[in-house]
Amino acid sequence: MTSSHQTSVRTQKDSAKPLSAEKVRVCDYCELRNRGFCSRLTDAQKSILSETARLVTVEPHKSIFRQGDETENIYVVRNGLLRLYQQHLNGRRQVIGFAKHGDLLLSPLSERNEYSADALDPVCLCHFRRQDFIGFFQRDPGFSSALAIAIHEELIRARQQIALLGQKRAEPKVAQFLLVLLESYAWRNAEATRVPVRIPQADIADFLGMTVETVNRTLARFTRDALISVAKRGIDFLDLRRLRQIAEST
Amino acid sequence: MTSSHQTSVRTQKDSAKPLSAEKVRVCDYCELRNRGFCSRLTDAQKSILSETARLVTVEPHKSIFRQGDETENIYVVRNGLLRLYQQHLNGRRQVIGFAKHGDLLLSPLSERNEYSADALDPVCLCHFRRQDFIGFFQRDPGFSSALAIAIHEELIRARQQIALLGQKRAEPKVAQFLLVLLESYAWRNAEATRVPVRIPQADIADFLGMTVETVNRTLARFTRDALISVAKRGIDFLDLRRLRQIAEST
DNA sequence: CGTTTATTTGAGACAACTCAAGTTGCGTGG
DNA sequence: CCACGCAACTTGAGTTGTCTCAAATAAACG
Repeated sequence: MTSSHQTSVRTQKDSAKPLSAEKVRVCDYCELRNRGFCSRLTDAQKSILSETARLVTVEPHKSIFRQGDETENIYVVRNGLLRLYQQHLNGRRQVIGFAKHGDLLLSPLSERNEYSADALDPVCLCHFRRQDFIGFFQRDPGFSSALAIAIHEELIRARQQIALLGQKRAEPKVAQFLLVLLESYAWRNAEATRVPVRIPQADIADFLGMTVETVNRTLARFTRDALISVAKRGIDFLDLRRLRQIAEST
Repeated sequence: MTSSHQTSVRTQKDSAKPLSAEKVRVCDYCELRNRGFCSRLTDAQKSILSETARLVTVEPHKSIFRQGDETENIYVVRNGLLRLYQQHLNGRRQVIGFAKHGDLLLSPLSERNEYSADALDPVCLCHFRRQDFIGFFQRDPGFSSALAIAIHEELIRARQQIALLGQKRAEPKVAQFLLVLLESYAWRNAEATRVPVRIPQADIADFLGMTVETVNRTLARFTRDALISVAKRGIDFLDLRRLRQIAEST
């Protein structure tokens, strides 16, 4: 175990059973019905799903599930931002992504969780028992194709990240990261210029394979150059054009 | 466009229609029947598939398909090694992986190819028309779940690569790369210590997000330290234990 | 056998890392 | 409400590993 900043294994003080778990009545009023995984399902399928779904809320910094544990539930995020990460043999932590509204967490195809997840801010999610899900999956071909599509989308996002990590210099990496982040929040008003959550710089560092210091200095430079402005609870984008330029620079 | 080594867009002199395309009679004698995508299918499904499948062979350095083109066919690799890569706006090339026997190339879920592929050595593959595949996919739930599983496996591999690229130093990167490569060849005799193809160092560099020079120097060091030995047509692994140590070092 | 492509080596610059110390923000308890 | 402690962020100075540039082999290919 090194003394480096990034690799410290944060021991979760309390890894938190879901705080509340109530039955989801209908998906009808859920804004996610046309977004992400759920949008792939027919109304009939959605109503079958909602039979077994439960709604849970999780406080900031609490863990939702852990890598290596048996996969009992799978989740769809309703609100809030989650940090997804893997822990490696050498103690290094690799943040593999951030999940937001509409994202499907875990796959019923894995017996064990491929990664850990915890909440960056107050989070609300639907969860389904993996067993139920597998049942649907086997009975209804529509389910499996919806799942295939969802996984496929995740694969494409993973490839995006691979392209990102393939970058050698810090500025394009951070710039691309910021832009992808913004994009994922801009699904409603296409011209949003604000990401309304605070992501710890340590997480960005572990996501991009850099040190906290470099992330910090890069963000500082962006701020100084008036490309972004970092507020208490989020980031504002001031000059998208120039940020895109940096992102695409070699 | 920069002058850097890695980013040169290799213009394929001849992007090669499949050299031969003959009907695949049966999957019965194919060694892949228990490996990769095909192993997920029932015999009945396999025989349906083989109705429309065609076998093609491709010479080294020829292109099989290109990123951005319409996805007409999808492929399963029988023999040989392929290089899969994306071309980015700034001219940078990101190698997203290497495909070998049993691997499924492209997804019927995308209308356009997500990446380009070309042959590193003589390659033999089965191909199916995407349309046919979609037909099966819609008619037979078994197909879609097989596809979901295949894509899921690819996703897990993509995450492996993300973890790899998250590494900061060159030695662990190259070591991990070599080990993953070996593993993918060791599915028959578990204790194989040889990878029987020559992969251009430029491809390794573009895969790992490093320069050719650094890849070369790192491989040279490994050779000098008798961890591996590089032959004309492949790599021999001399000290797996120590290589694993390096791969897991911070 | 000449031409092209890939690998190897060197020297130097520079960006990112390391280490160390300070600062800020925030929640907790007095 | 303030003092305290912890965690996150910031800044600086120095080191080092990787990149850059350039050039010399060595292989591959027609």
